Parts: sequence; structure tokens; C-alpha cells
Amino acid sequence: MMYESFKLFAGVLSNRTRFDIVMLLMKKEMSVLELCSESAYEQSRVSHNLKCLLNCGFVDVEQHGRRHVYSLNHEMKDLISEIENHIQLYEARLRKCDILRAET
Amino acid sequence: MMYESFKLFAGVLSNRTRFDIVMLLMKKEMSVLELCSESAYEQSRVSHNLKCLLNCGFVDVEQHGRRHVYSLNHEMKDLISEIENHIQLYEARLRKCDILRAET
DNA sequence: ACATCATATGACGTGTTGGTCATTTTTAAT
DNA sequence: ATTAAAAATGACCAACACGTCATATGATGT
Repeated sequence: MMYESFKLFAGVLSNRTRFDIVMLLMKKEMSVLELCSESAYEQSRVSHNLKCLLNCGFVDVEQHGRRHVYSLNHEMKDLISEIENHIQLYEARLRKCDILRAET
Repeated sequence: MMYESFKLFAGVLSNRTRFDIVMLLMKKEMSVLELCSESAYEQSRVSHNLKCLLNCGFVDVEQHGRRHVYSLNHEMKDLISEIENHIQLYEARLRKCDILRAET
């Protein structure tokens, strides 16, 4: 496995804003403002991160009037479901790790 | 899926040093110095990151004399293999994304 | 006990990530 | 055409991640 590929993939979701957006889009497609009110993140923050998700092919857009409706890419949806399963299995282990900060 | 859990998991491997160490340990267990020469990273760098991997339960240690032999945790080994498969499938998509830098 | 090998730890400096504020662009309605 | 809504962009700043250098700790052999 190439580090670069993993880093890209992990990097996209290793950000609370993007992660939350993706999780919201797992449920249904939404416009920017809808994402804002659902997530309680401000508009520019959501827009910045949507751009990133779009660049990465995680999401698609369709424009209806002035609403830009974002949806989660189908393949990503599947992939993320799979990862969810994995994480669920290993959550316990992961929690034990206080990595990268209080390492005294 | 909880963001924290994903972040922990992704964060561990989203670092070239740790990623390389883990990939090396996929092949066989090694001491710190062996990891250093295989990776060409300096000793303190390897040690710091091994500590992190240890905290997170990614690796285990066994001490033989003055050699501390690190091995990849079995469960992690399986999980990482699975992820390797996924990434391989989606590598092409991921490459298209120049996320997080040249976003003009 | 001393020297040396193997590993771990501490502290510091730097580059990167990412949020916020302000502003701009695009679209629709009157 | 003007105004307002919806979304995107740019610039700045703060926080954190991480590598390096220097030093400490632990273990073995003589």
C-alpha cells in the first residue's frame, strides 16, 4: 500500500467538519445551508470543506436553482460503511490509546 | 461511527514514519535498530513513534536482552490487510484529489 | 565498577492544518 | 435593474504535529 494513497484517504476524514458532513450525507443529500443547520457549522466552513470533499471525489453536486445539492458518492458510501464495521470492531482497542498528546 | 475513534485510527497511520514502521512490521518483527536501518530513519524518531504505536495497541514488544523486539498486533495485521485491499480498489479515485494544498 | 550497546525521553523549533472574518460571485425574484 | 439569498473564495492567525538534537536510562560483558 502506498503511503500517499492512504494519507489522502485518511486525511479527508480526519477532520471533524468533513467527517460530520460525510456522516450527514450518508443519510440524505443536502444543500450547503441544510448542512450548515444540521451540523451547526458556519457557512464558509462548510463550503471550504465541501470543496475539499468534491476535489477528492467523496461527494457530487447538482445545482437546482440557487441550491447546490451535495450527495455522497455511491462508491464512497459503500467504502465508508465497510470502514464503519471495522472501526466498530476495534473501537475498544483504539480507545485505550491516548496517542499524540498526554504521552507524559 | 464516532469521529474520535476514526480519528485515532487514521491518525496513527497518517504519518509517514509510523506508516513505514507498520509496513515493515507486516513482514516480520524487528528490534528498534533493525527498524532504523530498514527505514533509514534515525533512532529517536523511530523510538518516539514506536511509543505511539504501542500506546495505541498497534504493536507489541518483547524484550530479549537489550533488544526490544516489536511486532505488529495480530488483529491490527488483519485490519490493515483489509484496508490495503480497499485502498487498492479506490487508489485511482483518490489520486485525482489534490486536496489540502494546491486548491488554488 | 566501568564501558558500551540499545533504547527511551525531554525540550525546542518549524511547518502545516484548518477555522474565522470579510468579501465576492452567482442566481433568482420583484 | 436592484436587492436579497445562497454559495464560494481569500487572507490571516492560532494550534498542533512531528522531527531533531541532546541527554538519560537500562542492560550486558569484562
